[in-house]
Amino acid sequence: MQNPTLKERNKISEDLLKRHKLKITSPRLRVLSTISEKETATSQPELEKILGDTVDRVTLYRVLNVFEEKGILHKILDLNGTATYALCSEYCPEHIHQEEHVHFTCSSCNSIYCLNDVQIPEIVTPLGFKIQSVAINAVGTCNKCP
Amino acid sequence: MQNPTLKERNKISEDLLKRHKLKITSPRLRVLSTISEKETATSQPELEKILGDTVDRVTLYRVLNVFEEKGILHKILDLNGTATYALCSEYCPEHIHQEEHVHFTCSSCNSIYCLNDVQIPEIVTPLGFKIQSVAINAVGTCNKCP
DNA sequence: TTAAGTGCAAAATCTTTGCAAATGT
DNA sequence: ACATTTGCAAAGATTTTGCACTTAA
Repeated sequence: MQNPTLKERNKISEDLLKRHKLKITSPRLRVLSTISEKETATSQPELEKILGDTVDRVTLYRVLNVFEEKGILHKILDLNGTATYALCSEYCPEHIHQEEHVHFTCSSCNSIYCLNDVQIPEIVTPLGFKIQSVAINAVGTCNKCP
Repeated sequence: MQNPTLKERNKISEDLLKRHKLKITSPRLRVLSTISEKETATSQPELEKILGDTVDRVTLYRVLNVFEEKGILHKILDLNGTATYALCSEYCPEHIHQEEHVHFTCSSCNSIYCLNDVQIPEIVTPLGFKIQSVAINAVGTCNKCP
């Protein structure tokens, strides 16, 4: 199931909304469609620009918040602290439920990739520090940039 | 040189400013003093609250920016994307010039620690992804929280 | 039908900019 | 003395809130 068509993506999005008991509305479908179109994470300003007049800015805030709460999207802060969103992995065709994964930020094109296949290494902390989760962001140049 | 007194901290701060060819001013000393008092990183809102009327909010923005540019402070974004600042390691008594280090965020007290002694593991990225730096933030409970 | 979701207006924050006055060297 | 730095005012940007209207189920 590579490169699903718009119709296929919409079907998947509708299922996703149903599964989380959210109503199927135009703003939500547009947001999901936009985000799932790209391989890399999508920043909120980017979404605003793409969606333009079709989705109100306030609605976008609210849609992104519900999606994050429900675990449909996860938020990544880019190097400037800008909120950037990517689909959670349960949405992936492979159904890998690996919420923790390494992010890769390309300093050339600013894209953020979720590297689901990269192993998260063990971090050894000082005595008394108990780790619940580890966020790793590798910065460099991606495979599309020279 | 543990727990330096206020006077000692001010001396260190003045040297630090001189070394970076910055004028020694009251706002700059206050900011450095406040940040160096704590073991953990200090958020900008926290600084605003502590400095109160003694330093203008706009001045604080500018002071933090120069300090970051000059490599006196480094900025860490906390889990909410709030800018949080810690002294760069050259400032440490040991003179370890290790700019990359693991951060630890306590989800209980929200403190951010710079773990200079924790080894940064190797991250193996997919073909074509070239890593320049790796940011690691471990989230959990610190040694002061239950 | 009706609870949930949206859009608009407006408030509350956060961040930047311009400029005159103050200050460190 | 003079370039830097500060503080204030004001603009710009971002995020949140309240409420009436719309829409999916």
